[in-house]
Amino acid sequence: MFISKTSEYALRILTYMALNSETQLSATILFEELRIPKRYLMRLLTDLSKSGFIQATRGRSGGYVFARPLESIFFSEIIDSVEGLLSYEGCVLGNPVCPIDKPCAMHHIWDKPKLTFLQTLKTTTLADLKEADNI
Amino acid sequence: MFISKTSEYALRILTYMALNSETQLSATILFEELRIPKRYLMRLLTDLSKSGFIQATRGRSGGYVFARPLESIFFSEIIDSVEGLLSYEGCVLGNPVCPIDKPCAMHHIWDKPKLTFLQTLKTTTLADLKEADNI
DNA sequence: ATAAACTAATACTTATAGGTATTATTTTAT
DNA sequence: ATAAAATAATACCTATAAGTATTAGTTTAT
Repeated sequence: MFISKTSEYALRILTYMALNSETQLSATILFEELRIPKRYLMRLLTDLSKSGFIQATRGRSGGYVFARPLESIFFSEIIDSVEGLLSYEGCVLGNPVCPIDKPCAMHHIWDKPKLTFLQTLKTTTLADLKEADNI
Repeated sequence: MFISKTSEYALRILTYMALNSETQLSATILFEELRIPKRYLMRLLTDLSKSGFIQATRGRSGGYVFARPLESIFFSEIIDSVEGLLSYEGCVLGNPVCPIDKPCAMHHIWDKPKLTFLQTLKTTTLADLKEADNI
């Protein structure tokens, strides 16, 4: 399942906003562009505000803009705030610890994909999207 | 979240069985060794039997052994039978399609970790565990 | 024969993630 | 002033995953 649906939504919201970061975007516009149930989307927007990623302006001509520079927002931080990153860091077989002298059966096999995954999340920011877009 | 808890359990069961494939193992023994709720474990064992991974012997001295050679059981197949692999294959942002000429915002970034993950699952079998154990 | 030690099947309960509804609050155009 | 158009907060509902209970069926040692 990789990431939760809520994480997927959060990424969809923030990547869309990142690619349109010049303009303030209202929940209604985001709803029309992304395929996320409106009320759930609004709740996520509030969550993302509270987490400090975006900033809300209330009132008639309100909407959302980023509260921080895109270069400072790593994907790892987004997923961490939505569903936590711990379950990704831990042992695949769910062992509380996976000691180096007696690792779990799948340790060696899982190591590489896990590292690639976490490294990507931890080294990529929303600002990198615009770069990637030009490849 | 990477994989579901049920997938995690299935892997725990089959990896343990793979490392002890000489002996027939009863549900009770597996319950004592692995940290899985007994009744749930038994249901999973029945599922894994139906899926053809293992073979059950009923009755007093019953238990489970592999129904197929370890070399033929890829991790991808296990996870596929438990929770399906489709959600892993698809677009991270949940786009129904991610066309090559206009891929989703995260396409380039996600590509590598996704491939590493799927490749590992699709090229590693339960037989590889014993090898890995000797590293 | 029969009791012990197993697996099989199915129905039910609980916890969690995802989604909805309602009401309150803020801002701005008029 | 006030109505319109936004966000905020909180409570509620629903679907799914995880876990439990019950009952049935099978085999073997005695």
